[in-house]
Amino acid sequence: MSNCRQCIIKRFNALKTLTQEELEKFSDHKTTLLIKKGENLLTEGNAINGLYCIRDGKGKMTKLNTNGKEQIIKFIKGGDILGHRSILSEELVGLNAIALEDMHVCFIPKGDILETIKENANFSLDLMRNISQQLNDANTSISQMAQKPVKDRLAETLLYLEEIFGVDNEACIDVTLTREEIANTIGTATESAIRLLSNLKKDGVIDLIGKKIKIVNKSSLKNISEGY
Amino acid sequence: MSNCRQCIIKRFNALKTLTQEELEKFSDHKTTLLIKKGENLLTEGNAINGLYCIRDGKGKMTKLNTNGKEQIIKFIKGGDILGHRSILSEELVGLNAIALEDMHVCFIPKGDILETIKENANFSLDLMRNISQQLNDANTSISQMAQKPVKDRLAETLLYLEEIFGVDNEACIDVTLTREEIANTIGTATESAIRLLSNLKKDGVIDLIGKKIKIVNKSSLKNISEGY
DNA sequence: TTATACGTATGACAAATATCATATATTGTA
DNA sequence: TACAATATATGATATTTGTCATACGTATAA
Repeated sequence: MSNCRQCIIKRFNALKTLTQEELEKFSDHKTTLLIKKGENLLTEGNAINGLYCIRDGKGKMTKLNTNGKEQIIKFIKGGDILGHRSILSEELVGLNAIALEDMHVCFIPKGDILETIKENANFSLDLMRNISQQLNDANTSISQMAQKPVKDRLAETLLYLEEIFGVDNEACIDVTLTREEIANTIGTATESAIRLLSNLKKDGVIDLIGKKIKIVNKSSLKNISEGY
Repeated sequence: MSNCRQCIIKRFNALKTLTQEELEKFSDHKTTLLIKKGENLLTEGNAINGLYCIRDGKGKMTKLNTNGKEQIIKFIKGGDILGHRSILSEELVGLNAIALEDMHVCFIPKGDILETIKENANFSLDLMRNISQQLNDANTSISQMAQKPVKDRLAETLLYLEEIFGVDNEACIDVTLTREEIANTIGTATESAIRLLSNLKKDGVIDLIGKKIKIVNKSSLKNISEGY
């Protein structure tokens, strides 16, 4: 099992302000998990007793609707931290975290986190910054969900996916989602998502290679996402 | 001008964990503002240099869309604190805060807030809890905007408004909104909102008395909000 | 008070989106 | 490999929602 002090991932998230001693403490108490594709790391409504730090792998954060439909709220990848929101607000977990591919995740007990918050104001500030940014993103999402038509939201989502996950060596967005998952991200029926993807391909804006999606004309996609 | 130490409002928000000295400091540095109906307390895209604490009055938090349409993200009232998100994330203000009726608001400079965060871990934790809860609410909103039909969202919004603002002595929801503002909350056209309100009245679920709305059959409205 | 603007209301119609049906492709697995 | 299950694709149609037009009510200010 690796050491928190040497972990490269921590440089990219709120753990970067920890002191050597704090990292040592985390390292001693942490456990490392393998979450296989399709498995839940967090489950909506459950209690949580620590913070999760993703080492590698990709995942989705979802919410189950009253009608049983899945809504994807955001995507996660290496470097992201999970669970701090519920630890801080002392609420149950609000979203499911589900692996889209195998993920390695470190778990740090709640006690260590709360202790460190009290001792290290910079760590505390970094956690707040993280949640603050998430809140800003979420507010933007609300506005877009409420007012943009499905086609615009699809364009927006494709740009967001490329930004988050980057592209593979064939310039395709480097994440594999089913059409249903795309539909559940933008909040529409699976058939509608499929149809609109086909249209974008027909118009030469994107290319569909199996499940992989390549953005061919980014500026055009940006225009569509803004309603032009 | 009143004193933070005696202010009753602070008991209901994140300021409740402040020490006597901290309250004294806030009190010495604070300024009190009157924001008249229709005026902006915060404006999207502006920088901010302090925290606002609402003493009384009601307001809306909005976001302007690329098409120029207003989306109402949430409502605010006495006891709410504003601006901590942008202070913490060091980002520009993300939402407009606009008075729905005259508001009295206290302003506490950013320096005092950041200083207190570093010294008082409980204050820090309370701010995080506040933002964490807002994030949870926002995620719920995303899901509902994406997947619920307009009628369900209207029902949901009416229940939410009654919960936030309570009822007046005639059992009407104690806030005055235009039909357009209701439409901008649920993300629909003004005409659609008007039509659906008329339907709910026709079905005896609500009553419309001028601009005031009375929930007549709450359990029925709850069912509608859940898609039955 | 009257004129003007604005908010509310409702019908008619258009556009967007969902649903249902069915065909084909892909994937996982015995 | 072959079968079954699942995912993708697309047409036809139904439903939801938006837009435009118009009428009426209400507030505001000269």
